[in-house]
Amino acid sequence: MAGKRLTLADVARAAGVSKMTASRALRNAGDVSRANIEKVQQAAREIGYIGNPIAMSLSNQRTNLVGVVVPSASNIVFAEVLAGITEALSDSGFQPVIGVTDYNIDREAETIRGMLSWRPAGLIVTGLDQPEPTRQLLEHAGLPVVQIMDVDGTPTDGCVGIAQTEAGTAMARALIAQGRRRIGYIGCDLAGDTRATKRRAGFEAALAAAGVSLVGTLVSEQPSSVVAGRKLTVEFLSRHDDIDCLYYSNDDIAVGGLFHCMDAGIPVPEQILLTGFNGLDLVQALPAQIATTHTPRHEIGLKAAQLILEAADQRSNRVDRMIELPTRIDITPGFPR
Amino acid sequence: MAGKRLTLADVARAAGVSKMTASRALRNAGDVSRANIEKVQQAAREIGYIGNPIAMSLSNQRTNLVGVVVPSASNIVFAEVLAGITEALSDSGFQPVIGVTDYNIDREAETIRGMLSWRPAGLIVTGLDQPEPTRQLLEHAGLPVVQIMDVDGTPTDGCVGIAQTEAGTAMARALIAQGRRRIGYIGCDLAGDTRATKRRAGFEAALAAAGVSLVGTLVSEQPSSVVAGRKLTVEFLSRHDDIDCLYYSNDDIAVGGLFHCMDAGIPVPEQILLTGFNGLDLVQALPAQIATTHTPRHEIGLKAAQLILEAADQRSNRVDRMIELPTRIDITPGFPR
DNA sequence: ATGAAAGCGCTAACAT
DNA sequence: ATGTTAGCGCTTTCAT
Repeated sequence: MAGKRLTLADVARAAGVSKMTASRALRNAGDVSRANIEKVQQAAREIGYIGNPIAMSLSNQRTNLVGVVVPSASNIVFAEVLAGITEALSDSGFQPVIGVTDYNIDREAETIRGMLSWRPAGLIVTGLDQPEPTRQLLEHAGLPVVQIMDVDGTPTDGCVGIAQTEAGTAMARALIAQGRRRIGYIGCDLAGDTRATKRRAGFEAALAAAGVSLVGTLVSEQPSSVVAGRKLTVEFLSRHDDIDCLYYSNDDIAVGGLFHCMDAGIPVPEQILLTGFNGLDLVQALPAQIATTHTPRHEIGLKAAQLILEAADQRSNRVDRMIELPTRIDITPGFPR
Repeated sequence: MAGKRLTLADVARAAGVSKMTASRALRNAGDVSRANIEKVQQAAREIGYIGNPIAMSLSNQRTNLVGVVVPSASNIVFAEVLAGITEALSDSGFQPVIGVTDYNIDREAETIRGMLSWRPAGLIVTGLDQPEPTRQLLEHAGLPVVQIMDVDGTPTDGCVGIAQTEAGTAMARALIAQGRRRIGYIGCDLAGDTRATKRRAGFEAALAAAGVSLVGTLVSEQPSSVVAGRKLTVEFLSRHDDIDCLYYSNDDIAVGGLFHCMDAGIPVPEQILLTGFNGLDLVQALPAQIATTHTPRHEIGLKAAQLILEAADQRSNRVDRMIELPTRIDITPGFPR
């Protein structure tokens, strides 16, 4: 039953025309008489013909694939970016192909190379800070490339993201404006995650400008999670108990911190103000206030994919646009009570 | 600079052999003299040759793509399944291609059809309850298919999942064993999510067997989230306040419920025992106890991909295995205190 | 408006 | 062990 698949020749035969006419009729390309268009499309439907994109691609030198390279598949942030990409691509006839690097630059290069060999219509790559060889790869790919999440740097082609350093700076100022002075930093800054590093740098710089320096810093190489955040907070507080604010590298670990504080009876935010990053849905529902910076993750994916689609549409091999999306600081989140 | 890509002919020329010898040398296929293998691989490396998988696929009638169809990209559960798949595939030379259906059966059929046209090495599809036409599609695909998440039913080919109905049953028994009798159900059972429906059915059946019936039921069509869970819980409790247990369709909404209870001063689990499903990392860190059923999401993805790889390895177009992974009920989770 | 021929880059099958 | 010949299924010339 898994017999050989139908080809264009079958459609042509069924419709009583040549392969070429059938091909054109199915794609609405070139000049074909209305009568033949009908006949061919009818025949194709009847015999259940599905085109072979592989043959098409080989002939065309182009595919309907969009490569997407992210550092982590299970991180909710990238899952949401992916959802945005999927949404933008959903009715376009393009298909995303996902590659995951696990924050490993060698794997990243390998993944990108593998994707390029498929000649995708475009590539969406996380981050702006690839090592030079990888950067070269992207530069000479000869197809639209959009780097996402970050705008602090120079993209090889297009770029959709947020100002990471500035996000850190802005939050530092906001915390100081709230009167916090004894501030600690807790981060899961994986080596490959330059965004977190930039935020932290911006944060510390702004503190310094206000004459404040971090009371303490605790950085872990493990992937971020609520559980990790809880453990790190316990550890941090065992070293520094005279704290009025904690800046975390993201919401996950900040939420873990909050859970510890609730168990330990530490009033949040009165005694310690906890600060995450991303503005996850979860944070809106928490039984205590934690501060965060909302980031447009879904929209980043959406926009990035749209840029690729536009370029593909114009048969351009460049995107050449830099899009900075706004973030929003929220120091009084919490469920409407 | 984006000049025409190098082809096998270029490698052959550089190495001073025929295209065929070059092809064989690069794939370690057929008999090639050691000397020529060296020469060809050396030449390929030097000129920077990358094979063209599209041409390869057209010739081979097979690709190194593995199609993956999931209902949601942003749901952490599927993100973790994806991570498992990615891990299994990572060094195999196979690439996942993701399709998202948004719990829409028409989109699911369309997505599967689109993937099949690429002749992937295999297909991983969420769920066991596709409508008949889609089922036919899978049946006649002529390639290994693994349906995931669920084992309550008849897969078209292979299958890796958990016993959903039984999971509901088991939790009902456990709750009754805890002495709970006034039990309510809150679910985000999207129409397409037959797994949640099965759990609920199993749950209610086991209650009935114990002579207990649900005090109330609140079902929403919106996607599940912590925020949604919180709202639904508020609504449920406004109708039924004489409750000692709530069974939610998953952890996300259960956590939302917990947050409401904490704010409302309802002692959890003393007054109301909250019950989720999945055993998310988040649940381990909560400042109060909620019950849950741990599910091996990562492992489901891992196993499913491994089955595809095995089949591809043996050039089989069937998997023909049903793997049921165990779940584990946890009524006393909570961070080590 | 339609069709015939050539070729996209590779590999299976058949020589040698 | 190596090379030659035919495709894989489609589209892009180029005729008609």
